[in-house]
Amino acid sequence: MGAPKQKWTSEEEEALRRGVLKHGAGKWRTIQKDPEFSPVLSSRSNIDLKDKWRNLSFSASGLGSRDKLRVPRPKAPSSSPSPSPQLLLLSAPNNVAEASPPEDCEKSPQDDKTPSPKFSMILEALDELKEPNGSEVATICNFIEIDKSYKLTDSYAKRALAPMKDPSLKKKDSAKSSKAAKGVGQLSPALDAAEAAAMKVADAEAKSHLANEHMMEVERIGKMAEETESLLELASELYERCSRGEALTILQVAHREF
DNA sequence: ATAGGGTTATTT
DNA sequence: AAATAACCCTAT
Repeated sequence: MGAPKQKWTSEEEEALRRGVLKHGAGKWRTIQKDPEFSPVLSSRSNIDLKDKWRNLSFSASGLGSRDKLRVPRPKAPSSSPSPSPQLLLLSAPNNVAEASPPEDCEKSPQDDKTPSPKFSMILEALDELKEPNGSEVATICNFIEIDKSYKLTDSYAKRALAPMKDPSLKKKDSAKSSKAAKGVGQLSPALDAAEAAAMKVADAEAKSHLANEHMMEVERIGKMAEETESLLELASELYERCSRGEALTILQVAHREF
């Protein structure tokens, strides 16, 4: 797996995800300039963002292991004489694994008004992906998967690396993620005396402040979960329909679902 | 400024 | 040695 040079931190990744969801993939400069992610992505260039996103997308969509489309890479054919100087005739690969039935899943060219944020998300995904033949279902699902990972810090936490970089002691985040993922309101069991004491000293002001923040955060996440759920529902229907080769347009689905 | 191809560097 | 991630270069 990858082991890099200036590895991306979790915060940076999250900022990038959020940025893509907000501004859309491709607006790297905009994302980087956005005051919300600017502090986190200060040391990353727009190109870095693009590259990182490419890596993320590829590893995400490449479920399992993608076909090795790697070019033979004739580095140094010094000692290997070409076995056959004759011309190479490649027979038709016929790798049309996914027989594209008719023109399915064509996106609407100009859709201005978006009835709901969920719907706009789908539209954005299709627009960003810009697949001429209509986006593949897997690709759409991949995009939605992104949203899922954004909400469920769960899968995000699974990829927690930081071998010896930062132990990342973010109680706020862990509490958030656990609540978001399962709704299990578990208090951290490992509160030693010092921490307990510190907590006692914590004044009511800070408490109320934090409580307020948490409430808002929980509410926000709940809303997102709701949206994601219906988003996944929509994705399922899209998948089913497209699998049957049924031609459908976004508006069609939009009128039906929203 | 962005997308894509290609290279370097690290991990397994 | 292969896979992966960051980085680099170039055409549009």
